[in-house]
Amino acid sequence: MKSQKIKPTEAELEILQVLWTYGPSTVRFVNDKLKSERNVGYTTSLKVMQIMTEKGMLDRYKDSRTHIYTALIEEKETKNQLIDKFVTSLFGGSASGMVLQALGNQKCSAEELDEIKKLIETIEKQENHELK
Amino acid sequence: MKSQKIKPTEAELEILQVLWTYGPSTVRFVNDKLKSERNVGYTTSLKVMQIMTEKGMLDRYKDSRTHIYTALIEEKETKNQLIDKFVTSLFGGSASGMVLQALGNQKCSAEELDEIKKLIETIEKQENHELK
DNA sequence: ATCTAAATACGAAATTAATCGTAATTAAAT
DNA sequence: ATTTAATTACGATTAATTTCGTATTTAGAT
Repeated sequence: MKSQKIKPTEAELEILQVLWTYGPSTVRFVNDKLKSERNVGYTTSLKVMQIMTEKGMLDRYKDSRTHIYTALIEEKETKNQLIDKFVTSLFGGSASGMVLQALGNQKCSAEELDEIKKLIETIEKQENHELK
Repeated sequence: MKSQKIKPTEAELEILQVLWTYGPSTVRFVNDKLKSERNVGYTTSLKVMQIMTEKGMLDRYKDSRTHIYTALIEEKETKNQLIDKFVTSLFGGSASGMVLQALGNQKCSAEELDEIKKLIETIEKQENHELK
């Protein structure tokens, strides 16, 4: 097996987003990014990042007086797990059910829709090859 | 505007699923369904359903000695909101980004993929009409 | 060497969610 | 009318999360 149960809380996810997007960062930097979305104190972010480090989600090293934190869990894998959980609990495990509802409701540009179509065609081709 | 902030907890969502699937039900019925998935006490389900009623998520009426609970929030609308939140917080608001990742990761049958393709084509046709 | 500004450590309060035990109520069966 | 079995009401506990105040540490500037 490969995947342990990764279950970041909401606050943890917000922090992971920043680290995934901008790479290894200080608490100050992360907190500034979070503050552009909502009101959150510096020590709050600090504390959550410390807890995440204890949990093994983040690593950190000292650079002069500050700590620089790095995400240890991978963005793609984590999001896949979250999608999986979402699909399981809300759509009885049917990914296509979820996708259909998402596409029906959310606005996608023509380009995005095309991209999705292309991906589907790629998957279909692969399946055909496997069947041979 | 039309949508208030609906934010069911995990336990509440489980209960909503049962009510959406089977229609108005007693606590006993809901709890039996939940128990087929995991271990949960009768009074636990009762309590959650009482709280949901206070919050206005459920309505109930008395039938002899039991209460019959009905979901007041709509399945489709609720799930759309949850998708929206999911897409916003994890994919920077890009529904197509989420769909691409979901399709890349989750297994869909050929039929399901076709169905998605058809939906996309339908959407694309509508857009063309609107552009005229 | 001292001061200062920034960062970390620590602890604890406040919230929210989930759980269930026990008491009170109810309606049906005897 | 009494008993019984099921249901509801209520309160309390536990656990996890989020929050932040205050004390301590640190490194650089004076």
